[in-house]
Amino acid sequence: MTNDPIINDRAQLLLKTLIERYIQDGQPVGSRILSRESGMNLSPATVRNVMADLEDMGLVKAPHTSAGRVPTVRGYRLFVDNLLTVRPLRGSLIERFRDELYRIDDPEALIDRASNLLSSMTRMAGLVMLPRPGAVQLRHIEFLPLSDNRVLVILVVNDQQVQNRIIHTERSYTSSELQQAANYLNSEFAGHDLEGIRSQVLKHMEEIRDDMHQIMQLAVQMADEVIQTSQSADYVVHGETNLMSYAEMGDMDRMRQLFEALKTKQDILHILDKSIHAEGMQIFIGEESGYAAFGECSVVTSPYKMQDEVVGVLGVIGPTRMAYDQVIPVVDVTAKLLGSLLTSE
Amino acid sequence: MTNDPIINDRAQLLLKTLIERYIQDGQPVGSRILSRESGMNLSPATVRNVMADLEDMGLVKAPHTSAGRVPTVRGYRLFVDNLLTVRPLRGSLIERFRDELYRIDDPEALIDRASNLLSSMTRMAGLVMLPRPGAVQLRHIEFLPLSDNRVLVILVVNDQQVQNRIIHTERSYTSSELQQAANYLNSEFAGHDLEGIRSQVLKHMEEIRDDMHQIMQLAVQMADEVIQTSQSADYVVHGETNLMSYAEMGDMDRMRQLFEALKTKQDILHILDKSIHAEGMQIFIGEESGYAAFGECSVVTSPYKMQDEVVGVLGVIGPTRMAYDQVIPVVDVTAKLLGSLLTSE
DNA sequence: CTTGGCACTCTATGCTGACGAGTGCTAACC
DNA sequence: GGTTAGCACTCGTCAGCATAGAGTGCCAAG
Repeated sequence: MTNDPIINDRAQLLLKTLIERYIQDGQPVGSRILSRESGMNLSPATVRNVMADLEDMGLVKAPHTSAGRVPTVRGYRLFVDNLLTVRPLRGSLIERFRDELYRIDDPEALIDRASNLLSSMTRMAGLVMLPRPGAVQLRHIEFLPLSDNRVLVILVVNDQQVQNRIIHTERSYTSSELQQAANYLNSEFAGHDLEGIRSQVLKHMEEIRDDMHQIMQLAVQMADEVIQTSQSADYVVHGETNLMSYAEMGDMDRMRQLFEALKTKQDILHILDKSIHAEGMQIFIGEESGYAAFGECSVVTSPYKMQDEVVGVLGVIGPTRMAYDQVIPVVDVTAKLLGSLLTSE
Repeated sequence: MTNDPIINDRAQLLLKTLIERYIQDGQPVGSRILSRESGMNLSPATVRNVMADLEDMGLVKAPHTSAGRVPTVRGYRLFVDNLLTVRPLRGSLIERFRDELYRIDDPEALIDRASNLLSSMTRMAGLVMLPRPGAVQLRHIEFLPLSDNRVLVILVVNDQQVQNRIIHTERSYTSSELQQAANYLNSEFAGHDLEGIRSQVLKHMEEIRDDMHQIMQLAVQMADEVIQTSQSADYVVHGETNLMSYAEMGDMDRMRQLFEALKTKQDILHILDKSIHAEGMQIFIGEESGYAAFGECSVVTSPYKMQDEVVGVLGVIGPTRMAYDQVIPVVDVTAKLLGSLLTSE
């Protein structure tokens, strides 16, 4: 990281007005406009001098000789880090947020709604990473015999989440055998941590007779798979199509890359992952994220908590030229709200 | 439906060459090219006369006075209905299809793969409608008490599908009460048709004491919801982003509409639904589908069978100007292959 | 019925000059 | 020294115009 260039207050204010103006209407901003808009009673000529300095520092650039200036990625960076004044959301708006998310008791639906909310409030794409369950507690397990040596395992964890999976076995089991195994696991381990169960079952195995043995192995196998799938992260997107309306995405090819990335999820997850461990809000501007597909795009994220523990990340993705001052509080409030609603359940 | 206009062989051949040529390179086709390409030794002037006739019949149109002709929707219609010569897929290609889908035993994964296959072979968007389960047979039901008067219902239908839902109750039930209800349902109704169970439970209700009664109501409520969700259709898409590369989609707005439709699923399902009852392959050209979002788009679909019974539809969606002669066999083979693989399980 | 010929239309391309926006530089001013 | 007005310069946009090329419609001859 290069340290922030040292620029005086006047230059800062001018950069700020320039970026605000550019965010507003997407046109390069010239010295005349800036001298009028900055509220500082400077002549355009003076502004031009300052601009030349800013350009030297790589904070703005001119698309061509006689156009106004446009912020660079570094410019945006300085802007969001030091210059941005975020107005808190109007109370009435917060009410609307609350109304939107209130009284949804299915966590999945809640997350879906939150993503939708982010998207519709910002008119960009909203995304919410699924909460990663901290400790997975076994609540109930059930085995059902299927044809062809297959067993359907149903597993209820953490009070409401139901997982199910088909497992191939070496021999076929009767209903009662499976029932027995399930009973054993339920009575012995209900309420316990799934990872703990695994090791315990392995320990118990030696004491149990052989064909039981095999069912236990199944259980362990099952537990493994469940732990794995609950740890592989995923997210929910809404409003990707909103992004199509932005002029800077005019390029179909770029658009396509972006959509591909959204669908593959790989890159996005990586970005989200970066910010799950960060304390508060994170902003990735343009290629800062490290992925070419996000050229001209910024991602604003915030982790959200469940019982004081960070369990996921949410945010929006939109053009670099987004209204950060409005997007930031929206993301912030949504994260807090989602957290408190998830906790209160 | 207007009947097909009567056109002689020569006009047909010319229309055919015109459309084939237009499909190839997307440029309006002029009389000179046509006279050379048709292999009929006709002078451009003669071709022009024929073209004028075709234009009168609404089969082709000229984008402007001095451009070549371009097929209209009606032109395409006539083309695919009467003129198209479909070359069967090369055997080696069919092998590749088989390899791609072979040895996947999870039906969901199979469908996913089929959709992917359609998309990659045609370089357009592939979609596969999920098979609609014929009769939903109850296999196993389970109730688990949660906090706050809620009950988690787990329901296994048709051997492998697990449904689960949370239900709010008026009072709280103990584990054993719920266990009793589940036992009753399992012993009495396992293997039965879900819709049948509903009416039977209602009949039995009068004979059973009151608080049991309420649990039965739960069960009925549950059954209702399950029946509903298993009948609401859904589909899997792959390769939507491929569509972005087609020039005729240059318009972001149109693109956006299309993506919106793909995400909302409503319209697409309606189109797919139309063809589930049709005997063989269906082709919807442009706005024929009845939805504006599909302007400039065609949909090629084929139903697929499971044990000689149609259970779903698959197909591709792409620009009107697609290579029907290649797309059709791909869709056809995929449908047949998917059907046989689903059946053999 | 077919064909060559011809006038016509329309698009695409490239060039021009006028215009406006904005810049950099310089010299004067406070 | 910082600030400013003035000026020459650069560049993009746009309208206007001419040109070339593609393709048509129509007519008259074969």
